[in-house]
Amino acid sequence: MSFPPPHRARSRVDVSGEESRAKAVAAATELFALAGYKGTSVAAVAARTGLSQSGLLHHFPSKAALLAAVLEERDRQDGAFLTGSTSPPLGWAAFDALTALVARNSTRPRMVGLFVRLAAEAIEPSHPAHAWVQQHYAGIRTWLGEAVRTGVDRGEFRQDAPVESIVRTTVAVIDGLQQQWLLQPGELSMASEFEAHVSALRARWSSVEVR
Amino acid sequence: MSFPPPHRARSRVDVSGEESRAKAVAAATELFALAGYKGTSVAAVAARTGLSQSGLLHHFPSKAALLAAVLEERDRQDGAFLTGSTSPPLGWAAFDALTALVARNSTRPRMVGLFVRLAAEAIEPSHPAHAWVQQHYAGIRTWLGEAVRTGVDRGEFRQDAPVESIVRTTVAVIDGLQQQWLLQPGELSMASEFEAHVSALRARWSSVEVR
DNA sequence: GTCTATATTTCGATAGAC
DNA sequence: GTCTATCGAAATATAGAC
Repeated sequence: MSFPPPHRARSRVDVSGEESRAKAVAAATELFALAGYKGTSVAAVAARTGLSQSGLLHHFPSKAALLAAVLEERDRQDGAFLTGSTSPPLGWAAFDALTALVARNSTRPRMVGLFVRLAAEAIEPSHPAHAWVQQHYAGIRTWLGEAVRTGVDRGEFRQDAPVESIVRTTVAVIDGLQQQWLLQPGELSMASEFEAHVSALRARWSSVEVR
Repeated sequence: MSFPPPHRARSRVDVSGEESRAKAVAAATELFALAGYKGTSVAAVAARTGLSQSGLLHHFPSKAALLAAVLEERDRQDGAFLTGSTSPPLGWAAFDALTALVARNSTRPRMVGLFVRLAAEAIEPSHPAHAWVQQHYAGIRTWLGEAVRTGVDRGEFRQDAPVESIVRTTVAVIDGLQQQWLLQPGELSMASEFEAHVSALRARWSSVEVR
């Protein structure tokens, strides 16, 4: 009465491996968000994952590879939020989409912390997340820039609206609010403050008189 | 024909000590600005100072003490720029003062880098610069908040101007522009972008119709 | 005041057993 | 796939000579 060694045996091992890997990425995300990349040790990630240091490094050849996996997962979760919609928001509607993004970030302090820490660390070109951070900013600038330009063409914005400045300051507001929000959790609403910024932009650059 | 051992001998030693200390603070400022506090080793600061590691630690009992000296010097250089004027800028004039501050920062990438790195690192309460960063933000919020409230009282701003939001978003713009400026040096003018923000604020909240 | 030498951790990564 | 053991490098800090 022997049970046949099921395919599940092989399968279960694989699943466990996948689970360990996913757990490790989640643990690394949390710790990188709290202490940054340099401030987090592989051993700490391993401990939180429930593996030994070597056990963790079996899934990722190096600490930098672990970071790459974290960023990949971050992109996977966020990738389609702005650029992924089939009908891309255009004109002023782009700012409504951004408000929704900010509201969503307000429920994800870990992801916000991860970005703020890495963005500051990765200013240095030699940082393993440098290219990723630059691509992130380039992507947002392109998306929002095109949206505003379309708004100008459609007559939603004044014809003399300075597209690049609107884009730069809007991105700056989002980043700066995240810093303040992380430093004083609960003492400000990122979404409300961002809407105040959009309100000022509309007053200045909308083609219709709003105030 | 012996030269009397002059008081200068004692004095010269002291001066040299003071100079080494000052050099070390300058070196630490540069390196902290480039790689942050955690990413900079005491040995690297010592090498740039022209001292051995132990020679440096003779002046500062610990790495944290070195950071404290860096922050103290930073405050000494910047302390009087905003709050130090005898007649504090009030109302919209406060934003002109901020524009001047941003323009000044545009010539001091090291100081900007230092702040951006430390602000992100020191979100964590256990970071040795945590209290300093919180005080920095509290100070700016108080100063700008009072200026805007005075502007409201004087009738320069609309009576329904949301003071706290104006303060928060203005601080956010400054911080966010610094991040972008450090990441892409030369590709944006912090002063121009900040003025665009102030322009939008005036359009929205000035008591006189400006646009 | 500055140095050499060293103590003590901690880190990232590798080797090899199971 | 995971572990123990370990290596080599780098970090902070201290001791003691000059």
